[in-house]
Amino acid sequence: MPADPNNFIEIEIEKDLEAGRFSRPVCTRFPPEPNGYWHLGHVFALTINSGIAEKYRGLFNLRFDDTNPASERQEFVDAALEDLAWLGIPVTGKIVYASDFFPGLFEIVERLVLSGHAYVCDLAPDELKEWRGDYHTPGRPSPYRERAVEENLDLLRRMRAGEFQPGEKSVRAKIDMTSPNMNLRDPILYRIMSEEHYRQGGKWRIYPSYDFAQSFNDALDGVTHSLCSSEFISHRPLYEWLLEKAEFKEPPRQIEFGKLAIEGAVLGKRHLRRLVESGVLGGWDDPRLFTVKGMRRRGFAAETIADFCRQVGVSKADRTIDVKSLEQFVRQRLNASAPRRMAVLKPVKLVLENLPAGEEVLARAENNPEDAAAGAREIALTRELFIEADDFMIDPPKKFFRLAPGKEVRLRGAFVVKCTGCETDPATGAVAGIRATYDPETLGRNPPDGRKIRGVIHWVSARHAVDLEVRLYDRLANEGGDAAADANSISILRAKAEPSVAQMRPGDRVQFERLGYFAVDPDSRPGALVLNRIVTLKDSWSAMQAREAGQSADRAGS
RNA sequence: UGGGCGGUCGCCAAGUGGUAAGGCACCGGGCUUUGGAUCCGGUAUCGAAGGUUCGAAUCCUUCCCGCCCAGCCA
Repeated sequence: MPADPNNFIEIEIEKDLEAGRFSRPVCTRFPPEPNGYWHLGHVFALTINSGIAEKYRGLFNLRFDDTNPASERQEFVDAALEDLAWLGIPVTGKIVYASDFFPGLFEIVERLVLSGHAYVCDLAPDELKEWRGDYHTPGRPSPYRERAVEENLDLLRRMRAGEFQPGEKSVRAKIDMTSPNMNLRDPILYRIMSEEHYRQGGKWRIYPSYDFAQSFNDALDGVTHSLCSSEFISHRPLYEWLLEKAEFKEPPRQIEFGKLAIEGAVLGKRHLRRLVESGVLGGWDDPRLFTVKGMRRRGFAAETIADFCRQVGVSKADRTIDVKSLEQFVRQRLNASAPRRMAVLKPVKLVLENLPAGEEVLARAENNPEDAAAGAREIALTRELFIEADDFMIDPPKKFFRLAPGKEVRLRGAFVVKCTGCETDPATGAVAGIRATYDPETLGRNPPDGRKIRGVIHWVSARHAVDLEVRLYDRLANEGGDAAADANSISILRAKAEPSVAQMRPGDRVQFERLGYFAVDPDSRPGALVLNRIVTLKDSWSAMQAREAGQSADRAGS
């Protein structure tokens, strides 16, 4: 199993394997704290860890890092488990909770006290801060640093028994108060907390710190490679110190990778919380969010999200990926699988003057030109149709290939039609209706006389059309690191679609040609379809319109 | 500011002394009953300055920029 040369983590693991550093199989883990909903960043860490385990035929664990009762809730565990199942990322090892290991962790801290590597400190939080010094000032040893082992042990047990109040005492590692690495200036190992733990209830009065729990839980779980993001680099010396002092054999190794961000995506928990709690967003599953639930609701496929993360890969540098890359990745997958359907977002009526009112012509349309196996469907063409308002212009610019008075265009899957006129609303000047005639020689083939028809537009039969609500989402603004949700970042349109769309079920995806990829919202009910736009097509209306605008400007200029 | 980690095209990213892959984006063109898809072509001297070398993105020096660390958060 050769290491991927682009994956520095694999290269490091390969070295460990060759050196025979571990006598147990490779084991990784993902340790989320259940204090919020998962987002793309979590999926990224998840795929890195599970990917490594898979590659080396090892084990991948999920460990809820629930060592702070003040911020954790069962609700978040449940949501995480739900997301995990949906993502389909297999936990080949075990699912554990750090808090279930509190007894074992307590034994370890006792051992550390016994061996003189940890002590009970009576400094209050603000005093501790002062004694720790800062970047320019070395810290000073706590006055309690040289307490006798017996006294430390007694105090530790009384802390556990609940004899002291939060902040009154803490357990600290005895390392180096002058270290330039602040994490080594006698860091807190255990602290007193009075909150009820969502899982342990009031059983514990003292709780291990992140560093303590992380290192020893990894070791206890048999983890070999503890992969985490780069902000923990400066914690690595502490991670190693703890495992060494507690005399763990073949201690796990921490390797850090750069964080992944998406340009334009609000991922930070505090921002998300504010947006959700302020009511600007519908909730944690708002389709504008890059939370797992939001992406799911929007219509992203689970495999697509995980595959994207895997493709992005790891690096030591923090990255901010252009959303366009994600979108293009999503399009690529959708293009191969999403059936094509016709719909109009802003309907305007088109009457075929030479098609009698009671008559219907069956047109045949492929379900997916990329995939012949997807088959075809028949759609009834009637005298009265709806077409996209933007597909018609009374006075079109030169390169407008859609419908205009006297011009011809193809109705997708059906005939070539020629516009014979239109009616406008006298009050607003808006186009109220369009008239046209169809060319009966052009069903399923080009005009026999050889004339070229360049434009193809969508249509739906007025008689058979199904109504749907279409939601278009814009990205949330994230200016200056301060997330502001724009009320305009969502637009809701009453649209019409061809009848086959009525058969779609929640979660189903579809491509409305030229409009984008859409998914049926989970809340959608038959007969009242709600569709979310997943992504636009690469070169859709906005680009088209920009081009036309540019051409009009050119005309005006010359 | 002390320490740590990073800096190759707008965004990702190959490359580890031999004369700058690829993807996304963008621009131009071909094909097309989606102006989609697809196909062809175009776009960087490697944070900066010095130095070592026949030769450097790759080695050395100094400098600049970004991120992380002074929670009894994770």
